[in-house]
Amino acid sequence: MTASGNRGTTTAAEELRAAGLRVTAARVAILDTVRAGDHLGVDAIAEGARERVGHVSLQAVYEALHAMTGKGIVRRIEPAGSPARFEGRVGDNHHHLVCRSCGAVADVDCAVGNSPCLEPISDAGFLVDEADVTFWGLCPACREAAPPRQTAG
Amino acid sequence: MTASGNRGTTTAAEELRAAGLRVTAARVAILDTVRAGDHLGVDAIAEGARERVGHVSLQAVYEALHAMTGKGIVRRIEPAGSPARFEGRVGDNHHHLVCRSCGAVADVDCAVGNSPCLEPISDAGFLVDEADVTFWGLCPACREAAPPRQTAG
DNA sequence: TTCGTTCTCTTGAATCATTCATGTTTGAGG
DNA sequence: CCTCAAACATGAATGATTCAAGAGAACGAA
Repeated sequence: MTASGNRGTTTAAEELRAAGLRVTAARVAILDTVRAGDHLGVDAIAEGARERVGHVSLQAVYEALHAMTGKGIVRRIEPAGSPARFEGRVGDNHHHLVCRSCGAVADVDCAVGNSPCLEPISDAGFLVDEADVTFWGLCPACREAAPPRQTAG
Repeated sequence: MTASGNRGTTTAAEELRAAGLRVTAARVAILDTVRAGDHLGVDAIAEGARERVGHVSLQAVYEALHAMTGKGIVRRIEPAGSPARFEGRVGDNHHHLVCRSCGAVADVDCAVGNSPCLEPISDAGFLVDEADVTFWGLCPACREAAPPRQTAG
């Protein structure tokens, strides 16, 4: 295990270099933070990066995340009504569960085989390249805090 | 045919009253605009409402749309990276096609039967009540303007 | 019809995420 | 070591949305 939070196949530095991005302390820290975190927002990523390498400006974080998203080494999700979040899981076609109450995000594997959701019945002439599925509901914790009416009566 | 743009079953005034909202000129105009339009944004709705009844403040539009969304008589969609849009089609479980280039939005009926997408494989303990599916791609117009590489080579 | 309560509307200011602008620093090849 | 584009920092700007407080209007009750 390396010192840079390598969790899986490649180190952050290798990923960056392979993507044609320069390997800077800030970007390594940002990518490590995204990978170690769980659907973090920009502020949380900035904080995590700072814990690793001292000072990193918020703009550098935005810039880096934009570049990494463009290269496909991080994925950006943006549930309606909340700021953008980023995750390190890319390549697989997974979707998300979002809690209406606390905003928590959890991954869900794509249900129907490979890409069921990737093909709308009628595409209205659109050239579709991605399906973005978000399931809305209450997370376990919020379910308990505000039980809907499951067995009441 | 009434004078209020009734398109289907009920008039805007009736819908508002049935939902427990007061019937004001502004709200009737806003609801009519949303129903007549095609996934309009807040500004466009405000303009449309003004064309019908003179002056309507932007805040009144936000307030009204919020109330109507809460009552389920309009639906709010918010494709990642763009401001909120509203539509009058509610009750059916339809999804959306969004153009990456121009932002155009088109409806798609839910493919798999009633609510295929409504049940994630693993719900991670979440109490899911809605599935929000967005298909990303290029609309016919943008496809032509910037042909990807369909038969190139 | 008149009255009163409460919802709705207006004006104006504030918030928050994100982007733009500009100058400085630095990674990486030559 | 040198050069230059990529990346970074600081600071300001933008744009959608929300908050605040008082004026106005809808609707049920009297």
